[in-house]
Amino acid sequence: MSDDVLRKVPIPVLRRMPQYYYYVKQLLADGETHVSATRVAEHFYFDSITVRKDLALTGAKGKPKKGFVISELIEKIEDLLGWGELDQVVLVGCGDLGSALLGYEGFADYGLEILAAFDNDPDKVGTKIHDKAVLSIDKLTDLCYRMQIKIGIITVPASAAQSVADRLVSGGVRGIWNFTPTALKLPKNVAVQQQSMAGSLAVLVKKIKSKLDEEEQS
Amino acid sequence: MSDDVLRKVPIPVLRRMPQYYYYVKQLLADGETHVSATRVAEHFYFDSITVRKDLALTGAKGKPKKGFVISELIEKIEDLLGWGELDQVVLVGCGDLGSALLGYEGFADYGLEILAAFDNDPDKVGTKIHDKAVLSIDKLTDLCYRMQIKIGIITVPASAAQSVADRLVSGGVRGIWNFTPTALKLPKNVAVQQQSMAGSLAVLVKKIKSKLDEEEQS
DNA sequence: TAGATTGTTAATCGATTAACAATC
DNA sequence: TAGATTGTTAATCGATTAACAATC
Repeated sequence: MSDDVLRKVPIPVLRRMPQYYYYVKQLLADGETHVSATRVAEHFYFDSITVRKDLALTGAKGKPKKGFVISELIEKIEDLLGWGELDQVVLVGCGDLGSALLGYEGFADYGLEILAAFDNDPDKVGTKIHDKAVLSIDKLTDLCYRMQIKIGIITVPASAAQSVADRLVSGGVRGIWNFTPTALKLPKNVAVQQQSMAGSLAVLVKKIKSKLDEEEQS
Repeated sequence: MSDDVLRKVPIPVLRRMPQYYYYVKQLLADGETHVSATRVAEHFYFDSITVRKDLALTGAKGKPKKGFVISELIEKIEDLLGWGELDQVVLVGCGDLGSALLGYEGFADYGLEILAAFDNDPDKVGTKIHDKAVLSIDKLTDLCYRMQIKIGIITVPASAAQSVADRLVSGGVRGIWNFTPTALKLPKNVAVQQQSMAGSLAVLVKKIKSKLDEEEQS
C-alpha cells in the first residue's frame, strides 16, 4: 500500500515524532494553518536541522518561507507512525501503575485504545477501572486471539512478567510493552519495548551531575 | 573525589546499566559470587561485546574465565550512576500516574526516595498516598529550597506543567523528570528528562510493523 | 527582488560491532 | 595446558550537524 517498508526511520526520530504531533495538533486547534521546521525547533529547543530532517522523513512537502501545511503534516505523521492500525491493546496487571495507564488520556490522542484489562485478583475481576472492564487473567489468551490483539502492556509484578508474556504470545500478540524490569524470553517474531523507569532516572541523574560539575569548574 | 567528570558515559549505556544492576543484584541474592559479561548478555539477549564494554566502563575489573565479582560490580554501578547522592526528590501532581509513582517500589531499589508529594486539590492536601504526605503546592518552592531537593517529578496535567517547573526551579531544583508532553522552558543549568509514553509506543509499533513486513516478504 | 525556509549532499561525531592479544 | 573470558584497538555503521543550492 505505502512505502512504509522502504522508509527506514531512525529510532530517535520515532521518539521525537509524537512530540511534534502533539505540538502541531495544538497549533491547529489554535487556528493556525502552517508551521515551519524552524518554529517547531524553537519550541522544543531542538536543533532546526534535526527537525527539518525529521519532518522531511514524514514525506510531507513544505514550501519555502511558509513551511508545512499542518493538517497534511498531521496525516503524514500518523501514517509514518502507523497509528490507527494497531490500535487495540490489552493491559495486564491492575496495580497502581496499570490503573494509571488505564486512566491515561494521552493514549487516546495517540490512537491507542485499551480494550480490556486483566488481573488475577478476584476482588478486581468484574469491576471497572477508569471505565475499562477488568477480566480474569485466565481469559487473556483467548481474548487476544479472538480480538486479534497485537499489543499487550505488562504492568504486573516482575516475578509474574514472563508467564503473562507467554500467555500473550499464545494469544497471538506481536508486541509487548514491558513495564517490569524482567528480561522477557520471547519468540523472534514478537517485539518488545522495555519501559525502564530506572534507565530514564539514570540519564537524568547523570545530566544533573554533569551540569553541577561544569559549574564547579568555572 | 572520583573520576566521574572524566568518565564519559554514552546515554545508551546509562539506560542499560540499571538493567544489569537489577539482574546482578538478583544473582547475589541467589547466592552467586561471580558473573561474566557473557552470562549477562545471554540473559538480556544483548550482544556480548556490548555488555563487556559497558561493564568495563564501570571500572570494575574482571578475571578471565571467572568474570566479575558481583558485589564489586554492584558498587561500581552505583558509583557510576551516582545513586545515593541525589536521592531525595519531590513529586508534583497526585493524579493516577503520580499516585502510581508514589507507590512504585522499584524506586527504592534504585536509591530514589520521594520525600513528599504536592497537589493543588484541597481534598488531597493533608492526606497520605502510599505513605507519602501530600502537601499544598504553595509550599513547593519553599520545601525544595529548605531540603536542598535537586530533582522534581512532574505528573500534573500538561497545561500546568510550566508553572510547576517554574516553582521547582525557584526552589533550586536542578533536574526535572517531566511526564507531561509539554516542552518546558528552563534555565540552562537545569536538566530535563522527557518521559514520553507516546515515544516509546511509537518505537514499539514500528518494531512490530517491521516484523510483520518481514514475514509478508517471505 | 530579498530573504526565509526547504531539500539534499557532504562532513563530523559517536556508538556498535569486529578482531585479537593478554591472562587466569 | 587448553579454553573461556577479559581488555583494548580498529573497523563499521548510523545519527547528527554543517553547508549550500533551489525556491517560494
